[in-house]
Amino acid sequence: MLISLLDGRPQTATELARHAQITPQTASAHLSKLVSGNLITKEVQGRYRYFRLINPNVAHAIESLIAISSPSQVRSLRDSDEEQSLRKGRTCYDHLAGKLGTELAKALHDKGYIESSAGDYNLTDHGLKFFTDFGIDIAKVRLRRRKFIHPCLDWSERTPHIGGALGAALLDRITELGWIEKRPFNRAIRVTAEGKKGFHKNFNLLVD
Amino acid sequence: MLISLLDGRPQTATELARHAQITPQTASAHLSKLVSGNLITKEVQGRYRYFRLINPNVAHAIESLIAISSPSQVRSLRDSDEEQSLRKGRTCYDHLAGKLGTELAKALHDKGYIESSAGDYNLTDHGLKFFTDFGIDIAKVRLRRRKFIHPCLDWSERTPHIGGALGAALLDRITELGWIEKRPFNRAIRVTAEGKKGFHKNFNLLVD
DNA sequence: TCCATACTTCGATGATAGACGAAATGATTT
DNA sequence: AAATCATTTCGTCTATCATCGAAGTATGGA
Repeated sequence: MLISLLDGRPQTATELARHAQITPQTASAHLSKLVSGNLITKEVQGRYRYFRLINPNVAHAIESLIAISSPSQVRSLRDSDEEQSLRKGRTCYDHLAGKLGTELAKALHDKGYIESSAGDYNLTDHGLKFFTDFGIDIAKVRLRRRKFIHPCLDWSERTPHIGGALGAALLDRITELGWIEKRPFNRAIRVTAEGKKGFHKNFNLLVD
Repeated sequence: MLISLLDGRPQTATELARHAQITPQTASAHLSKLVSGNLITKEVQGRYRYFRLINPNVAHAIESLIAISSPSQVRSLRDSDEEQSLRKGRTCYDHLAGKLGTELAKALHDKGYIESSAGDYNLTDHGLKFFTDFGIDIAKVRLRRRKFIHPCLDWSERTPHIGGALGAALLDRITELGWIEKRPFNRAIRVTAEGKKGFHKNFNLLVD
């Protein structure tokens, strides 16, 4: 259930139960433990309870556990189509990850939109202009409580992708533009034809 | 026991049992599970069995779990003298962490010895010269299988310190120079008088 | 008003984890 | 050779976990 929540989408108890292949009663018991353990939050909306990871640190911890879990334990995932698409591109809590995510991070850096200093990313003047043209209100993004840009280690690529407030804003905007589509029931994504053009034109990225 | 192993020092079953306040029988059972789960390795030396974390990824995962564990669970540690010294300076598997570790990372960056790009650190020409003068054979360090520089998120400072092959080489050299002393039974370190001078002279760091 | 749906609570069951005493194994010291 | 020490193996006990059926409580729709 925690892995399922990694993409940041709030999910209901029943959805999570189906994903974990357990009954709603069992899921309910586990979820309430996770809530009281401060790993996830519960939001009541009508008869639905939406659960989500409490913060990106939890996502990070889960990813780092996946990264060290032995191949045999994830073999069912590793061998599956599902994992193939996860490696290509996926969302990580609330930003892009996988090959697409790390390549995008690299492109943003190569184009001089972001630069890194002491392990942190900073937006350049050049980048400020780019993101604004791209339809992201940087001033607004900066106002958010969380870290502006967070380098998030990717478990499949073993190199960082862009997390933090900017990563979330970027994912939102890319989704809004129709460049990617989320797949049902997991956190893999599909790049649309529109998206392939966009990634190439804006970031010099060739997506297969 | 895993937390105790975080400093990278190999430890015997009995030491780990004492640290965890369990009997050697119990420790043995847990350790063998950790070995077969590929989290730690066992090295036989006479009648002693030395255990250590299998690789830095495991250390990283443990640190990220500590980072999200609720304060109430670490309160006994948080309130203790032990934790105070851990916060000041400690080793994280095989490199420096804590306040000293993060400040050193910042200093290396400020002095232009390392620069960061897309969330990764790179050594500058300036840095190459510095580390060579400092007594570290960079060519040799680069040959090692692991990542050259790995930004490792620090649980107490919430900002990165220098991990990877260079982080390990740096800790080795600093230990060799007698700048720090490891404390018995935990991974806290003490900066020697020699070290205070050295950190100030070489990195502009004031250590208290 | 009645029923379906989403979720939780309660209670029971079987499996397992964590712990340790006792005893065995192997290495080191005396 | 005997004693000591580090560790493991075995057996056993207790507590806890994960699970689900049954029943209960909201919510939303017909």
